[in-house]
Amino acid sequence: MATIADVARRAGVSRSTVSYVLSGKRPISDEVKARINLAIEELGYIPNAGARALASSQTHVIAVMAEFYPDEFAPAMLQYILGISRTAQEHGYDMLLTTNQDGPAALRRISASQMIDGAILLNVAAKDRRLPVIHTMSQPAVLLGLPDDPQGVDVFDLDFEEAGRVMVQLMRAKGHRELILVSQPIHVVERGGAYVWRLRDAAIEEARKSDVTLHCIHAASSQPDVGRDLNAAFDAFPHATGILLNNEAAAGALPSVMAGRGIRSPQDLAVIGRFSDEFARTFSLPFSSIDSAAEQLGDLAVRQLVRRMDAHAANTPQKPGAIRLIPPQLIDRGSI
Amino acid sequence: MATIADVARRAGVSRSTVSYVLSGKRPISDEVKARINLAIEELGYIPNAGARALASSQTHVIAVMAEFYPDEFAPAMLQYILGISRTAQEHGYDMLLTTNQDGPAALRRISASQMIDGAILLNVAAKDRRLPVIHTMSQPAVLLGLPDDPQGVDVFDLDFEEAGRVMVQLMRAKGHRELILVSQPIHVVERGGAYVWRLRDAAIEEARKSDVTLHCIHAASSQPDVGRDLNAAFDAFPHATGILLNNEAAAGALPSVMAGRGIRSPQDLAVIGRFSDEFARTFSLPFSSIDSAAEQLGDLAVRQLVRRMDAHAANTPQKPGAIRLIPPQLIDRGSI
DNA sequence: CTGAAAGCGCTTACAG
DNA sequence: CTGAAAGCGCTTACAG
Repeated sequence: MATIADVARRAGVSRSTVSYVLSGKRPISDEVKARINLAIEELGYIPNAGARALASSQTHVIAVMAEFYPDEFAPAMLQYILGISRTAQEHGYDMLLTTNQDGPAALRRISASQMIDGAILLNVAAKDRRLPVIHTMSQPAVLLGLPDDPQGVDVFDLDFEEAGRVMVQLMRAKGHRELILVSQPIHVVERGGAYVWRLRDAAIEEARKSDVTLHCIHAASSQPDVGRDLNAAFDAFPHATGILLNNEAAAGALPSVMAGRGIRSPQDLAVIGRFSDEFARTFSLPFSSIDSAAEQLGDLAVRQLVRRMDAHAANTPQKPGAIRLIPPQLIDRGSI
Repeated sequence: MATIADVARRAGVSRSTVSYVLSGKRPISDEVKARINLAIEELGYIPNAGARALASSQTHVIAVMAEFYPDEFAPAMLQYILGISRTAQEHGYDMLLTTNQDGPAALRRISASQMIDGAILLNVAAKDRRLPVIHTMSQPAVLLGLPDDPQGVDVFDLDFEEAGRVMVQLMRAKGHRELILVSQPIHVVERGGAYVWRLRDAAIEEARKSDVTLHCIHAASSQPDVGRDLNAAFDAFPHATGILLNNEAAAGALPSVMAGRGIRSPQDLAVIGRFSDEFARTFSLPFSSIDSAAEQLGDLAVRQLVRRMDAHAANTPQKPGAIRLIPPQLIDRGSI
């Protein structure tokens, strides 16, 4: 492997001059610059990342801390990761992806070992155990998912409360007065999956205000249980004319459950879900939905993190963290 | 941040002794070891990754080179990544995930900058442009997906040819004599997605041998096109009594297409797919399938890569690369 | 069983 | 506009 010394020797300059050409932190004459670039080209020189990190305290790597639970919908997580990855790349950052069970320990280790310039925490829970670690870190971090107390850290999330209200309002506007809301499994709630109750509680409140009966259930996150749960709900609430889905697996299972019961949408049942367009297209889901906006949220998180990392590197005072909840976007597939 | 010098000072030893306690490469007396471990504990010392990489030429990071195409099924890719991530973690490796459009350039840069100890290439194409890069790398690499010429590199993949044969045989055993095979979009083939034609050509050959009529089509990878393609196929081949699916989106769309045409499985149509159990469970797919075995393949790839990296670090001569095709596993859901 | 010191390949004040 | 040199925090031969 060629080193910066090899490049310097070949170009007939000092190592520092090569370094300054690479970083652009100092004006270098065009002639010297051309010689150096030629040498770099000829040697196929690429700087050693470890040496660079050691000398500059910058790695150009961001950590993405994911936690995959068997009862949550993994492909949804992937959408965030893809959004993050794309934007990170545009900004010249590589991505260290961690799916460690022990998130707090992994974050502490990766941060303390200075492998990264910043971190994005996915699927943040109400009382996320990774949150205290952030305050011990020398690098900035950004949250995807709203905790009970963000403690001054930047947060990006879908406005699940508004989503819950909108879902009820849309149904109400079409004359539906009795609805079923299918949420994630109760385990997700117990684990602190705040998005579940943020949507649910807002929907309940909206239903109360607009004189709509709303039956709330928690369904499983995979077959065959979720199908059984849906059937049980239809049996228990035979007068419901609309269903709200905040559970991807339930959305995936609904078409076959409906086929089994001989009910159709929107004729016999109005349906609205909360999932990504990608998801709907891949699985032929003919249901209107509030978009998860995962890629967009991932993109926003990276942009904010980059701002933080730049400020951190420049030793600029940091602005206080902000909470950004993006408004729900309806994709109408005619199922209401 | 505490450094190794801080630990050494606090424990009253030299930096090298601390280093040797950490690496275990030298016997250290229990008493000194205890003092050092106490100091490490008290200071919360975690070694600087960049310094370590620079001094030891080892990073304990592996690169996972993914390429996400809009016409391929992203969640399937995720299964590989999760398998890799878990096993990597068990072996003490972190994972740098790249979804760069320009795979060869990304691999070259990451390898040359010495950010990684090894790489896993996902979704390897027949004439994969990343393959030539591997031979210029100083780190070992492993392929997930069989190219035309593996050039001595380790390969792990599902035995798609055997999968094609098994699918036809299972149908034939139940008396089906006219079948439809739904493959990925033709773009995937043109891009070198060898798994498509490996399964297809073997199925064609098997059909020929066992006197079965096999109609091969390429369907789109998302709605609404894939639904249209399936309907067109049923219209074109009204006497077919069985369908083989090597296309996740088609599998996802089939239930609603069947419902639309009023046909049921297995009564009116025998169905077998090639997808993961995870996929079937999440989307309520009632079809028997050949498992993709993505997590298992990811796990195997990491284990092999770890062996290679160990040998590389120890300067041991490397054994020649091997091709490992894992046999198809049937998951019977009673749809044949 | 332990230590002093060189060296990994960069960046960046310091100096001119 | 350019260079000589210190220093980032480790590992590992060399020496005892």
